[in-house]
Amino acid sequence: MKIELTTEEKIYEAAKEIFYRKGLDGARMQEIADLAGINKALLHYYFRTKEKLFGAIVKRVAEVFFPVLFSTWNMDIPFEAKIYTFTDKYIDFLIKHPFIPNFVINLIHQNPDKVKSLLNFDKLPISAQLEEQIRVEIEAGNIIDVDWRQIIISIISLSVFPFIGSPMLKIIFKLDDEEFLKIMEERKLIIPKMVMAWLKP
Amino acid sequence: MKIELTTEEKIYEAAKEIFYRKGLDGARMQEIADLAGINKALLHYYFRTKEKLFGAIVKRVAEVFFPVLFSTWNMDIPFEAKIYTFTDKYIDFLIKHPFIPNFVINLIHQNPDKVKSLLNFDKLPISAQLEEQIRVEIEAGNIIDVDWRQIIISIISLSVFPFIGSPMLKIIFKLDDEEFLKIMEERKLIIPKMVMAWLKP
DNA sequence: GTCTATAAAGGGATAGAC
DNA sequence: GTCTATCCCTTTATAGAC
Repeated sequence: MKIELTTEEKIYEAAKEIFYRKGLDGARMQEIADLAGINKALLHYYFRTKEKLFGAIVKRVAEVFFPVLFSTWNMDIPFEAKIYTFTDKYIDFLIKHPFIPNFVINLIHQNPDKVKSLLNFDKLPISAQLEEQIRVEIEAGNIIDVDWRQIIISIISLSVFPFIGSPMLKIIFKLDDEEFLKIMEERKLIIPKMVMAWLKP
Repeated sequence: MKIELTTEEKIYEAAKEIFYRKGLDGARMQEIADLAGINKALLHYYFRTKEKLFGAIVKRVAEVFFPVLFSTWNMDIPFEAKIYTFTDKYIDFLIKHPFIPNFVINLIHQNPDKVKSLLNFDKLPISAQLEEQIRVEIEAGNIIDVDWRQIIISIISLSVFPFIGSPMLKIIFKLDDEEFLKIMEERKLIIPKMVMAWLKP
């Protein structure tokens, strides 16, 4: 039983779908209208221009994607637990929204300055707590001496790349959707194990 | 001292530059013509349509990218040496061509079937030798028992994602180009160390 | 081969009826 | 709010001179 969406919600859903897959330039207003089950004129009635509609989708995506990406880093829990928590929560999110990473990456590639101001990184230090935590762990001799940024880069790479590169991985390994999902579920534990094995002295 | 390029080469260079950054839909023929120092009509004289020009660039990219990505996997050298060789060669390539991964990813996202037939994976098993090699290593007890695909996915993720996500990493860590490059150079050794630490029983 | 000028198509945006 | 019809700018593609 389907819940009847408002027209605005139908547009959001359709626009999200099309923009995720084709980007701003590749998307057609006609295509979005068709998918939403309305006509082009009504799209413009709700969102004036294509850019504004795109901007609305970007805003929505940013509001869910970046909190999930960064919220774990500054939590006040032990280092090892933090890595396990991150991969578990982040991969869960990516399984639900597999197209978002590629969308965000292209967004930043094509307009780094806009995204920079949108995120306001100067006001919100996203990893200050983690940087300090890693420093303490290194000094205590709990983990090897390595650039803290290499740790974060590695964890994010291991988690997010398989989703960005999923069409290629599916071709290379001849995977169907179910097999791919199973491999991603396994990574929730594989990734923290790998990272900790590396960091243990 | 610059070598004078033929018109066709000037078009290739210009089109590559624009298509890498903006994709098929975002690129403008006028823009490519300007960058090549010619006019639009001459573009069409050489390559009939925008799609054909794009296809020519794709062909060129595929011819360098996939060999670099896959050639190491089936080499007849020990497992550990293979990982070190791969990260070294692959990251060298990515430093020289940082825009290619994102270009290829988007290509496959938007047209998986075309890329599939282009690559002809059925004829060229890209990882059969490596799969067997990992099986032998596991049976000999040299590495832990883990899905061989997880190993390859992890190594590729660790190597290629930082380049795909470089604009975001530069924002998060406030990196300039030089610092970013230094971190990538360090990864040539960090990645194999991490993977081997994980796989050692 | 290379140019200028122009045709043709595509697609975002609006007018106006209901 | 929602539709049909249409405008008009942008961009691809071609014609034709040199």
